[in-house]
Amino acid sequence: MRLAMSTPSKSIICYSEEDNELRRGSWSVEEDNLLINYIANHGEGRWNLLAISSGLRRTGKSCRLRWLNYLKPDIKRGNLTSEEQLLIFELHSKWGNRWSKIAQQLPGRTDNEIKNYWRTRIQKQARYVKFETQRTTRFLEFVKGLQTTRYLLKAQESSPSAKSLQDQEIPLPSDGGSHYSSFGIGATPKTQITCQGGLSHLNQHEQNSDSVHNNGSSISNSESVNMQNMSQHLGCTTNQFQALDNYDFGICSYDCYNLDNNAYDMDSFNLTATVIGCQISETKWLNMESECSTRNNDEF
DNA sequence: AATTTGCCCAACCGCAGTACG
DNA sequence: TCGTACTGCGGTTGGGCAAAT
Repeated sequence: MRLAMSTPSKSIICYSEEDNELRRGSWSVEEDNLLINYIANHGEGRWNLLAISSGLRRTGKSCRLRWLNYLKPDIKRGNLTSEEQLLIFELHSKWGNRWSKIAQQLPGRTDNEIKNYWRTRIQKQARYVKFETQRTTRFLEFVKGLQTTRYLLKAQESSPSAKSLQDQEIPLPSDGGSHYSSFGIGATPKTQITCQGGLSHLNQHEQNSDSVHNNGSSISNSESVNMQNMSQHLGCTTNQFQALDNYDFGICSYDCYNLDNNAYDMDSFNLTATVIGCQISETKWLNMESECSTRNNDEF
C-alpha cells in the first residue's frame, strides 16, 4: 500500500508502516534524526548494517547518500562563491568528471552539488553556443553564397554571351535562401537582390585583389568580408559580430580545457570550435551565463 | 488567475573497485 | 582463487518551485 507523504520540502510517495518494504524518495525529519542519532552513537560506515540496525527502512546506499550529501555537519549551504566556481573550472580542466576528487578540494561541498552545478551551468552554456553556432552557420552559408555569386560573375566576364547577372537565377546555398532571409536580408523571388549587397562589396574587393585570390575557389584573408556589412546581415552589431571571433569555447583555452570528456551536451561546443575557432576568457565564461538567458529570451 | 516552462537539487540507479570469507 | 557483499562514484531522474506566458 502506498500513500503520499509530505515533508518540509516536497511531498513524496512512500510505503506505509504496515508493510516492510523499503522506503524511497525524500527523507522525513524523523528519518533524518534517526540517522543522525545512530551515526552519533556508532559512527559512519557499514551502511547496510546501519540501515538495518537503526530501524530505518532504507538501503545502506540511501543512508550513506543522505548523510554525505545532506546531514553531515560540515556541509556548506548556499551558492558557490566565485572562487569556488573558478576552482571547479580549474580542477575540472585537470581531472574531468572526477566529482568526488574535485569535491575534496572544496571543503563543505559535495560531489553531488558540484556535479549539479556543472550540469546546470554547462547546459546553459551549451544553449548559448548552439545559438551562436546557428548564427555562424548562417554566416558561412552566406559566404558560400558570395563565392557562388563571384563564380558566376567570373563566368559572365569570360563569356560575353552569358546572361546579365541581374537576369540570372543564382543558386543559393543549401535551402535556397532561407539563411539569407534570416539575416534580415529581403528574401524575394529574385534572389540576386539578396546577393547584391555582397556583390558591391565583392566588386570593390576584386579591384583590390590579385588574380590568384580571385579564382573563385576561396575567399582569402585579403578578401575578408566587410564586418559592418556582414553584421548587418546577421542581425547583430559589428561589435557583437566581432565578439564571436573572441570566443574559444573551451577547446584549447582555459588551461587546454578538453570538453571531449564531458558527458553532457558537448557536441555544440566542438562544432562551434570547429566552425569559429575563437576564444573566450574565464570571466566571459562566467558572465555568459546571464547573457545566455537574455539572448535566449530575446532570440528564441 | 491558471497554465506552462525551465531551473535546481535531492535521490536513485548501475557499474566498478575493494574487502573479506 | 573465487564468489559475495560492501562501498564509492558518475550518470540520470523526477519533484518542487519560481518565473514566464
